[in-house]
Amino acid sequence: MSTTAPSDDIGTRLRLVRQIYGLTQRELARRAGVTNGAISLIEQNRVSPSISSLKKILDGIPLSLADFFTHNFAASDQVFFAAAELTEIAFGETVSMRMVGGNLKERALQMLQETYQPGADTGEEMLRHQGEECGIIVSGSLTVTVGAQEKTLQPGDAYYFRSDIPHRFRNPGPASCQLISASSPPSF
Amino acid sequence: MSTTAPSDDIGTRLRLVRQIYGLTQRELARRAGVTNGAISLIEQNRVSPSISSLKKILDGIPLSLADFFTHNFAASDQVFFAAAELTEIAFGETVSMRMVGGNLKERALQMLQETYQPGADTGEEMLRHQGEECGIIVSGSLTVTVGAQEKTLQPGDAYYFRSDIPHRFRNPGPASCQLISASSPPSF
DNA sequence: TCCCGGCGTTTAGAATACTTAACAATTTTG
DNA sequence: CAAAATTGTTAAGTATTCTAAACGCCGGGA
Repeated sequence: MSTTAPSDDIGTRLRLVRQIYGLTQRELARRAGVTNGAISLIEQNRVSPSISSLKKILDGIPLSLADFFTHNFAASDQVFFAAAELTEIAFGETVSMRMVGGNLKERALQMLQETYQPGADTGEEMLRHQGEECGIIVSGSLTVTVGAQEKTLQPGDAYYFRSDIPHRFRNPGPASCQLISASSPPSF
Repeated sequence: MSTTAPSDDIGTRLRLVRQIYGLTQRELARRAGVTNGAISLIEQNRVSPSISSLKKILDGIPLSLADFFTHNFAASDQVFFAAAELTEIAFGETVSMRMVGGNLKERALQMLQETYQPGADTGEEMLRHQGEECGIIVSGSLTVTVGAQEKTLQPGDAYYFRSDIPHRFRNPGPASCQLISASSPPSF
């Protein structure tokens, strides 16, 4: 019953959200049906808006009151990640991953660039966890086992399954295999 | 980025929360440092409170703005569950569970009364999932394996582990085993 | 350079929220 | 049962928010 409380500095919060969405005070005011002056005063914390006003304004973005108070907008400002910025994760000698946005908080999604060396295998005791996952082979080939099904995927091929179905990845070929995967929620 | 938006009927919402917490308008007003009249007007939707007022009022409960807008208070009104109301879940012939609050939405916690018949076994391919779990043996005995550790628990004994550590439950004895377990988040 | 358009800010007045103090209805208590 | 305390609601006045219209600032184009 206890969500981490965001700062009650509504003004800064609103200004941040507005700028993230690339709106000017006047443009947002027009969409929301309020005056630009009101938004200015609120953003300076010179007034404490009524719920009805705040709701009108957020509707112009659009964003729900719940999302406005729940999410930590300050923490999620990085949008683009250079290849060198991806977080490296290694599993033994044969499997390595590069994660997008490893520094972000409260992610709902995880995207990885994975590399399987020849012979790499996640092991016979199948992987199982909550959520769903999906991937596309970029180069090389990969044998994917999901429940009773098994297939060797070539570049361009893809998979999608509920992660609670036992699954396993192996690289049978002589070349290393690269793929891009996404899963939700993140498992690390 | 999109949470399910609660009704924007702030008045009804506030009245519901206040009553759930067993407070009168005057008592809440006293704690919050506002007048009972203000709370009355807000609850009737005759005014749309300012954020500052609403925050003061919620502080008197106490409840954060984020929680106020996020949670679905109307849905979580059942507090007591008769034995007959527990939801039955069966796994094969040897394991059965009875869940508390199976009808509730947005649970953060799952509590089960589990029964393992003699010889019951969750299997060699160990269980793994997100969260944490905990249990206490009520009757009979149960062999619990968690990672490299294994122990046969007697009535009164308990366990607690991160659910991502592979685990397994078996009933080695001649009698059936009952236990009470809790896990978070719920896995079904 | 000057003008134009857009930006956020400010001010005076209209609209709304909040307080104070009373009221009626119900429950508690002696 | 009657007195007293407690509950939610309401009316009038005060405090606050919001609107309308102006201000000063900055950058781009004749």
